[in-house]
Amino acid sequence: MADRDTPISNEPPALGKLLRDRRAHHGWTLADVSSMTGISTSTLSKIENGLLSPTFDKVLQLSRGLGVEIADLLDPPVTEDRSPAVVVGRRSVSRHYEGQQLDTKYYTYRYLCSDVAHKRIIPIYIEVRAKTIEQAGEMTSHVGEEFVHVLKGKVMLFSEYYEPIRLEAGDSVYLDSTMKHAYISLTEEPSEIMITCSSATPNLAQTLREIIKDRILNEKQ
Amino acid sequence: MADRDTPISNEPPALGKLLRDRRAHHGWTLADVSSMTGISTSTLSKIENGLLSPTFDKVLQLSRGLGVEIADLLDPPVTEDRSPAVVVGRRSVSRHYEGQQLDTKYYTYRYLCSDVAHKRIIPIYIEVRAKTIEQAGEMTSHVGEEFVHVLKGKVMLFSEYYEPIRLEAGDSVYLDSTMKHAYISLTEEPSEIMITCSSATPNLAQTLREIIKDRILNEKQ
DNA sequence: AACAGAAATTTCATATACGAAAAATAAATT
DNA sequence: AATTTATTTTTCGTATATGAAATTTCTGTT
Repeated sequence: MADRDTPISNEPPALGKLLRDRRAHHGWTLADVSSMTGISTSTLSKIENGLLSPTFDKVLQLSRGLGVEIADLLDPPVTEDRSPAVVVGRRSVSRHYEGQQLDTKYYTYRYLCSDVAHKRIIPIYIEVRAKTIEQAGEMTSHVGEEFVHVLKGKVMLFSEYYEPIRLEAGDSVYLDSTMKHAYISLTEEPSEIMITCSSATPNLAQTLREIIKDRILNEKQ
Repeated sequence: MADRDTPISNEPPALGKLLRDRRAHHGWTLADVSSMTGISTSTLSKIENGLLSPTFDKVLQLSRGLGVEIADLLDPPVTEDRSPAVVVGRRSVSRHYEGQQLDTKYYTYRYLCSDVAHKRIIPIYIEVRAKTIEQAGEMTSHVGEEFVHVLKGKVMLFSEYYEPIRLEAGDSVYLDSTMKHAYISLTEEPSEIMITCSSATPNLAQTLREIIKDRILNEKQ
């Protein structure tokens, strides 16, 4: 199967193309990239021409050497390979209190701009009604990083490796969300926070929703 | 080199672990995953045990079959595999009106949590005093995506491929920031917005600051 | 405990990725 | 144009990734 010339690797969509483009753009030779990445020129050449499906560690070396995120290797900066007529810019608006909503007993999650797929940032508007750690339930953790901004009220942020910290409206926290974390409200009224989760990963949104749904199910029992 | 039992693949950090965890979590057998992904059970087993460095297309099959994004395969849910003494979580707090500040004539930019390097999300608090497009100056564009949330006042968002859109406090927009864009305030008082930029590139924060500094220089002339 | 069935691992033959060096091609210099 | 130099592609031997089937390990069940 696959006689000479026929590209074998059907899968890595634009990996070869991306490499070639990027290389051309910077005026690098294969030898240059080779020393940047530690991959031999012969292999690089084959990758560019789609003659082989590189090993995962080669892909990692590439991504590191070139300073390109893996996600970008898959999701090429959508440019020349499509008809130039196609506009790449996307935009989505969520009005106040709009958004795909999920309710738990002590939290309301509103996923903003959820019509945009494969976002790099997942914005979630959260109304915090939990007032104790018990109500908050199990602390969650997920891949990536998270930026929190308190919009209204006062909250306490609990996290795995830190003392709880008190946040008022206007305050922000940036945290590694692989740490377990949870929020409770310190005010009588529900507090409101905006969190944005990093997702090189289109599916983080999915994952996050699953986490919440799990919690809802657990509550029901 | 690498006698039996010694894991060969040094690079894919927790790929195997991730697979195993996720599989355990869902109660899937290797055969299940095999039919989900089209990868043989033997190969899956070896991947889990770090006995081989899978081909890129296998990794893609995995990611698709399991609904896990590639990025997640690289960014392991950082857990038990490191010595528990080593804390991986980072956290940074910026209080209201704190942050590394840059002033232009019509804007004040406050970079939040700027002590955290290599963030995936760049949060910037902006006070918008510009009231006309002239004052806003040239529209900016940069790699990545941007989430905007209006905190106070009313703003108009201009962007390359869309009609200007009016946003009030509480409204949000998600946009491809490679489109040129600019904000002006529609209220007498300065408006306040919070933007979070995705950073695919290592140093987007840097880049963004440079853009602003350029503008400051241009203003001076 | 002994067995049966399911699941995970290992074995082994084959296919393919990898890099060094050779060959082919392109670019620059005389 | 001819020659040199730089760059890319091919060739080819070795290492390793892959899947079918055999083996082992893990589960429950009687």
